[in-house]
Amino acid sequence: MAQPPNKDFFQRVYEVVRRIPKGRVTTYGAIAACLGSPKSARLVGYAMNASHRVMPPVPAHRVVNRQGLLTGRHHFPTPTAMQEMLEAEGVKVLNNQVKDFEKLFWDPCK
DNA sequence: ACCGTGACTGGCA
DNA sequence: ATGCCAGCCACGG
Repeated sequence: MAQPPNKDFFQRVYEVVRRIPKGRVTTYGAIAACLGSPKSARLVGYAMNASHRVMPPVPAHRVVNRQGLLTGRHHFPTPTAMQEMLEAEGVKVLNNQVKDFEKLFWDPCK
């Protein structure tokens, strides 16, 4: 309901991720659910995998798994880039996990 | 055109 | 509480 299904699944994912406010984070499941397929969380993750070759660049560092863990940090140029960027936006990260994740969680549909 | 894989999630043992 | 299994859709080889 977020975006009309005019574009590809990937593109929809990118748009949702791009509207994540700075200093906020969201989850693959939330994005997938917003797109209408709560079970397609994997596709969201897969879309992020390709996000590095998409323009404009997608703030993938704001997307974490259901536990608030930076599961995709290994896909960044450097393993610490994701955490560094999150901290730069005011998001505290402890041991690869977002602190106060529930508070910083941002609903893509909202 | 077919098969395998993947930055996930939820349920069951 | 922890670990394993199956499901979902799209892309790459």
